Amino acid sequence: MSENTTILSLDPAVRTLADRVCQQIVTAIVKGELPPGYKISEPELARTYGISRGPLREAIRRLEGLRLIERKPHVGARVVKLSMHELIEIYHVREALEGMACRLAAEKMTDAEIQALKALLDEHEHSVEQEEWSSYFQKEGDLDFHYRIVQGSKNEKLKELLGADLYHLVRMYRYQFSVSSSRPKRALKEHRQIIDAIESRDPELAELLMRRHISAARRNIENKLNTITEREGDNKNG
Amino acid sequence: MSENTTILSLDPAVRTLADRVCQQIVTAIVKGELPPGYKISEPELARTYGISRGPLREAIRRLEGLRLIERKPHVGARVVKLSMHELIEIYHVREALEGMACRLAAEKMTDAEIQALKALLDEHEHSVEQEEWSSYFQKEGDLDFHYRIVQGSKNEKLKELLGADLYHLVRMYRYQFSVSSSRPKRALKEHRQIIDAIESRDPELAELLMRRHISAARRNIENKLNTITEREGDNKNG
DNA sequence: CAACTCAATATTGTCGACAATCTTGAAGGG
DNA sequence: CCCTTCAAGATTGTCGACAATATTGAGTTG
Repeated sequence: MSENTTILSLDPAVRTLADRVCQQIVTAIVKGELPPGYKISEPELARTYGISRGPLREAIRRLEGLRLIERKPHVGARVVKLSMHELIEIYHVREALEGMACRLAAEKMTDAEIQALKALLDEHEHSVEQEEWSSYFQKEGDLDFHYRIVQGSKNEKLKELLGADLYHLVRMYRYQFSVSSSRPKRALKEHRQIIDAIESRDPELAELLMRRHISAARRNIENKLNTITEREGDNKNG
Repeated sequence: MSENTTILSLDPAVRTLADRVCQQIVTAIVKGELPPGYKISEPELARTYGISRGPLREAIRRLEGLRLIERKPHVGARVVKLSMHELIEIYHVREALEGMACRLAAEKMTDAEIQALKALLDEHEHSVEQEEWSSYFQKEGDLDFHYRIVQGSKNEKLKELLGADLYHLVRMYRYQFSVSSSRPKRALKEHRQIIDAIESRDPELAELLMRRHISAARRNIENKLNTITEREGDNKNG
């Protein structure tokens, strides 16, 4: 996605230590290298990334805004804990926002974007057939589709809320719960229906289908009632 | 609302300079004391609030996450500019999120909360009749209603996204464009329909009515095509 | 007179040290 | 034996100084 996990990035927006380390920590949290509940020690992290506490604290403030860590004044920050309850909540938010994004995409997406997205689905189909989907499709591929729809909405606020903020959390759940598409063929079919509705320039149907797609995933999880509840950091927890 | 414009706040979450000043700056930006486009000078603001640049920079990082300022590395931060285009976008986001919030509120809101909200609407009706609404209802009262619905959804993510983040921007637009309810009686009637649907525990209808309420407001603005486009800060703009 | 150069200035970014607060755990009392 | 108290240690919060970068504007050149 639009993110860089490498260290040396000449990305104009990341030419400050705070920005660079912020991205690195986001990646570390998403992938579980900094596990949920982990107490963030400023001196320790500063040493790890070879910076002083100043920029690190700025990064922490940004991470707090992304809701990847929780801060208590004079006590410290911890990586957020994950829970089935929150995951369900996130699905409700996504149903609302991505439903709207899909409606707008049906109006605003360019023909070129639509064709590119259909090509992406062909790739996905190929992966599913070859059962190579387990690592890629499960973790990132599905989100790629949703990400592009959001971009297609041409609504900056939607792009910010979903693309820049919420999707970090979504990816975190995908990495750390194995909760994603347990029904890849079904999901792929729904993706095709959605892009068809967008291609037909049918906003009403596009929104409806996206909402059904996301709420189906939500109910799928609710039913499983996966009892993977919480993972703790390996250090003392509050 | 849940915010404190005074300086001495014993609110447990605001016992650090960065947090306190962050709230103060939010208020200043929302009310236009720091006008859109204003170049934020760190030394100047630090002097204004009587703190050093360290905590101020942490506050700036938080404000960036709230999208009340925009930062360019090695250049500086500016208060965001407002535009009709963005306002329309925000309405689309609110239609989606508050529609969902309203649906969930119809399931989760307690009877006590419903009764309290109906009482609030009685107050609003009183204000409207006495035509005292211009300053209060126009600026904060309407948002109070929406805020309580969101709280009633019992969905923490929705409460964060709307209550803690987006509503600052919404209030900013209300203060700085005079764009709010130009149709207070109509709006009040719609509010009553909404709370009735919630009281009837009819999620489907509740969401539909909230979406119609918000999209009606949006179309009302789109039609006016208010040509109040942008206000600049009184210092040099980029 | 316009456009470029480059030094002076101002602003942002980073750091290390100190102050304020919290946590820990041992000593003492019930 | 358990609970409270309090001092030592560790962590977070704040500050002022310095380094790196960007902006400004006078001087120069075509």
